[in-house]
Amino acid sequence: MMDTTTFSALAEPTRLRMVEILKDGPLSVGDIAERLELRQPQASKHLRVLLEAGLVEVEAAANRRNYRLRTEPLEAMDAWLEAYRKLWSERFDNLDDYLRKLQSKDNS
Amino acid sequence: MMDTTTFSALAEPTRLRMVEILKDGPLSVGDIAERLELRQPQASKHLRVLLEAGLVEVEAAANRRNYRLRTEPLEAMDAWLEAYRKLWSERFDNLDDYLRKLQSKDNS
DNA sequence: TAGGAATATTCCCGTCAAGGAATATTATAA
DNA sequence: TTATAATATTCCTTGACGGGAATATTCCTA
Repeated sequence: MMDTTTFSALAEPTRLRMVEILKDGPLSVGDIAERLELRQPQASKHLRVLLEAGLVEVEAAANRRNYRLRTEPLEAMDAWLEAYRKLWSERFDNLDDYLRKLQSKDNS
Repeated sequence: MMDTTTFSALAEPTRLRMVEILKDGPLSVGDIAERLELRQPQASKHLRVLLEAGLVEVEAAANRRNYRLRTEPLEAMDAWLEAYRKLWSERFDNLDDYLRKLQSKDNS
C-alpha cells in the first residue's frame, strides 16, 4: 500500500521542480526561490509541504535554512512500482516472442 | 521533465486503489465500484480522471465498459525515478565503505 | 542591543476537486 | 420498439489548495 502523500506533494509542478533541483544537493530557500523565480513566501510554503511529506529535510546554517532531498519516499515509490514492472516487461517478452516467431518463419 | 498529471491522478486514494485493483486485469465499472465500495457515479468519475491521465483505457463489451491499466505513465515514472536511484545507492555505497573501513581497523 | 537579512506565517481571495443526488445516455434483450 | 441494466454526466455544495500581500520570527552582526 502506497501513501498518497508523496503523489500529492509531487502533483504540484513547482514542488516537482524543487525536488528536481534538490537532486544535485541542498539549497537554501533563497537559492530555490531564485532558481525557480518564485517569491520567497511561496517557496517557503511549498517547501513546508515537501517537508511534511518527508521529501526534504532542513538544516539550519546561520541565517539560512538548507533543504536537502530525502530519498525514502522516492524509494517507496520505487518499491511500489516494482509490482507493475512485470506488466510492461511481460509485454516486451510477448513482443520478443512474436519477433522470434516471425524470424523463424522467415527462415523456413 | 515529468508530467505532473500522473502524480495528480494517483494522489487521490480511491484512484490509487483503482490502479492497484486493475493490476491483475481489466474490470468493469460495476466490478470496480463493488470492490472499492463506491457508488457507481463516483467510480465513473474517478475512472474518467484516470482515463484522461492515460492510466487506463476502455474497451466496450456489450453493456459493460472494461477498464484496463495502461503502463506508459508508470513507465515514465520509472524512468523519472532513474535519476534518483543513484542517490540512495550512493548512500548504501558510503555505508558499505564505512563498514569496510571499520572491518580493516578491526583487523589491524 | 539595535538593525538587517533570511525565512516563516497569516489573512484574504479565487479556483478547483470531490462527494451526493438526480438524471441522461447507451446498449442489450424481450 | 420498449423495458432494463450498465454507465456517464450534470448540478450543487463544501473544503482544500495556491498565489499575493503583509507581517512575524529568527538569527547574525555591528
